[in-house]
Amino acid sequence: MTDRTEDASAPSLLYLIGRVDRLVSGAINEVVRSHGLSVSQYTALSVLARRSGLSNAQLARRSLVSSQSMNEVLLALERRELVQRRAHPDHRRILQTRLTAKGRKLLSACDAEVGQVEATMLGELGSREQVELRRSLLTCVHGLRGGLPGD
Amino acid sequence: MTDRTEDASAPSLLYLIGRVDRLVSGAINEVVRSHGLSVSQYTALSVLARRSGLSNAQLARRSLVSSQSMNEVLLALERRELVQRRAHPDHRRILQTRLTAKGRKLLSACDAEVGQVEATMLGELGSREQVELRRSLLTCVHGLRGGLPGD
DNA sequence: CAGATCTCAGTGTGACTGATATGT
DNA sequence: CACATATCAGTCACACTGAGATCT
Repeated sequence: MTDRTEDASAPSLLYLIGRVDRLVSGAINEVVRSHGLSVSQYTALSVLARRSGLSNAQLARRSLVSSQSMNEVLLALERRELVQRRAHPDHRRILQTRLTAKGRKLLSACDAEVGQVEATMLGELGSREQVELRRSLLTCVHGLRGGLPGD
Repeated sequence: MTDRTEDASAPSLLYLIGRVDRLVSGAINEVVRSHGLSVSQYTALSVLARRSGLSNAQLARRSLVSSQSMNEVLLALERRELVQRRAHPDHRRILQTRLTAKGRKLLSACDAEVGQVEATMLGELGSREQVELRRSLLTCVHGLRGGLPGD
């Protein structure tokens, strides 16, 4: 019935990354759902916390989605007053997005719980291995030309 | 306000994994699309190549999707005669899925191109780091209780 | 009857492409 | 006019839940 071949010991790195991401996304989804957010919305909030004032188009490029999709995300966040958008002083067509105090607060609440997900994931990894994992993943991003645009 | 010391240099591991997976999925998608496959279909074929004879339900659990979703995937593969399903000898309700010669051939063609994606991703990583990356990702899967079911 | 499997059907989220308006 | 941005609209892929049939 069950085949106990030894194949399972060598799944490809591509497959492993997909599997970890799936598990992570599922866990994050559960957390942020309870706060009324989707994973995309939570991600956008996180990026904005680090890079305040990005435009819709910039966020879309950073997140590898179309500007239309990102616009939907931002509209939802705007309706709940978690972000605020204002025209760029030198270019009125560009809308700069910033977190509101309310958004910052909600993000912190989510981050606390999401941090536990990360802790669970890394529980059996030594701190040296964590550092190296981060370095390796960054190298992978770079290799795939997904280097964060200076945009 | 924002200090730029650790902004871009320290995105969370969760975020990095998502980013890498996104880049990888996009690249794989481009490859398999040209062969008329979706990423889910390609993944199912890959799993079946290693674990021949798995049932729909087993595949679904392994892939973290519902059995209904997996069924759709298998139906599409069956229609193109890339897989074949036969009743389990001791349990006629269970349909064991196996690759056909045609399926094996198509998978090989895709694997060759997907292998180049992996090579691109790992291009700047030493072989020791690759081994350690695999080990760390497996540890993450384990920590998240996503250990491959013995099922 | 409990439990697992498979499958048909309807639903819904989330992303996409296309088209349009505005601003530089 | 070329180009970027934002946004409305329609479409579509994909996974989901629900329900029911079959088999041990």
